[in-house]
Amino acid sequence: MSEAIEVNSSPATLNKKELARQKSQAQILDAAETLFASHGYDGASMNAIATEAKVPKANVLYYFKSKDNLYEAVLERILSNWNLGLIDISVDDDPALSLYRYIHLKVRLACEQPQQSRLFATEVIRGAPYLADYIRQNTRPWFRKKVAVLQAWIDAGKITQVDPSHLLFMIWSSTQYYADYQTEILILQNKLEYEESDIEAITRSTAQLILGGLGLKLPESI
Amino acid sequence: MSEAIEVNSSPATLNKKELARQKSQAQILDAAETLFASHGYDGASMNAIATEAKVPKANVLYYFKSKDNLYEAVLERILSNWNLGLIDISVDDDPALSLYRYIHLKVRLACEQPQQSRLFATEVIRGAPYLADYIRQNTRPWFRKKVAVLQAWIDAGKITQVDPSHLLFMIWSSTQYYADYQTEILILQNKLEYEESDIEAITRSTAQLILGGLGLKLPESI
DNA sequence: GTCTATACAAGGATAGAC
DNA sequence: GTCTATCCTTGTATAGAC
Repeated sequence: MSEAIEVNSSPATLNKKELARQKSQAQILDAAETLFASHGYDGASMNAIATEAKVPKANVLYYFKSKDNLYEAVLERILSNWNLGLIDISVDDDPALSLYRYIHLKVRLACEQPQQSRLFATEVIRGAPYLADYIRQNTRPWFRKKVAVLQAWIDAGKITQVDPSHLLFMIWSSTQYYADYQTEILILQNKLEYEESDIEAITRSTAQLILGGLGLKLPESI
Repeated sequence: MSEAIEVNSSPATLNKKELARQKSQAQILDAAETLFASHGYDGASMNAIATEAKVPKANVLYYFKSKDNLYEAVLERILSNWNLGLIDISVDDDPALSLYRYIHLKVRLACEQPQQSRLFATEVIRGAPYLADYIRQNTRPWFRKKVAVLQAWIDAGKITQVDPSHLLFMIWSSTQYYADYQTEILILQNKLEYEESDIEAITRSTAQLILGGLGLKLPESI
């Protein structure tokens, strides 16, 4: 119980320490996310993470027992963030509007939090040593529910007949691509970074192609 | 000059040695490609590469002067292979057929040589330290030519009005996804590996959505 | 609870024997 | 030209001072 600790220090002091602790941990997690994403698990040294987080090297291992542990903590934080962005569609929803919103959300995530997508990508490319179980137990049931909804839309004649799995893969791929391959895209377009207007343009083009392929039109209310 | 060497050994002996040398080099390149793709640049040790290639550790550094050098050699081999698969479209071609063929080719590459796509992905995710120049000098001019062709198709009313850059990005993303995220896709579909029939199914679904989005139909001649 | 100093292993690279 | 043995650096992790 945390009350037991308060005996030896004033609530104010505890608060300060507690705040400092949380701040340090957040800084470490941020730094780790950045470096794991850009240099991979082995390429990101605990030393570099500590420097980036502006904390002494040993503190990183004090807060997170090992490098493995830190890596898992970073992944968990990303997943909890991503779960907020899971599409929530049901049979009665309007396909065009639902899919447009989902694509918009995914594009925004990819452009604004590219690191998270990249870290997820490197983990999966490695064979998902840490995430395979999670995908099996959490993502797969969710995936199957959404496939069922898409199939119901097809059966009801709301969208063109197409493999629902591949439709979902296409939405994921075409949005995450802007995070994972950002470097290449920016070079090809001779740009330094994405702008707010890019997010809209990407969403529009992507949605136009996918919705068009499903026999739908872009929602006018956007 | 290589003739100078032949003086001290019979042509047959030289041939044997030359063959052994080339075989060793190829084995090392294969092993390096596999390990760089699955473990990243830092995660793949020269030791592991040597073991995988079944040659003594020091030989790897004898043939390729350094780890950097080996990594570059692997990248170059991949690029020369990929350049064979660059889309070759021109204004007079039939959009539906040309794009279908290109999608088919990219899906086949992704499913049959996933390692190459994954290694390319990790390189770009890292910020393309080795490939940035190549992309700027080779891929960008090629990219611009193809964008011009797509724009000409739009101007001629052959395909729906859509941003040509994003169209190309969507083709790349939706096909390479099956290589880069193979682990996740197989788990979600509860499969062990891709089959020949998957390549056809993926091509069909992907082409159907993209061509549909462009106001085209799947070519019947396929 | 925080940080310095250090142990111990692994990796890249090289020198020199064969 | 090929391989063994070794050097040096870097990385993770821990022990112990403050």
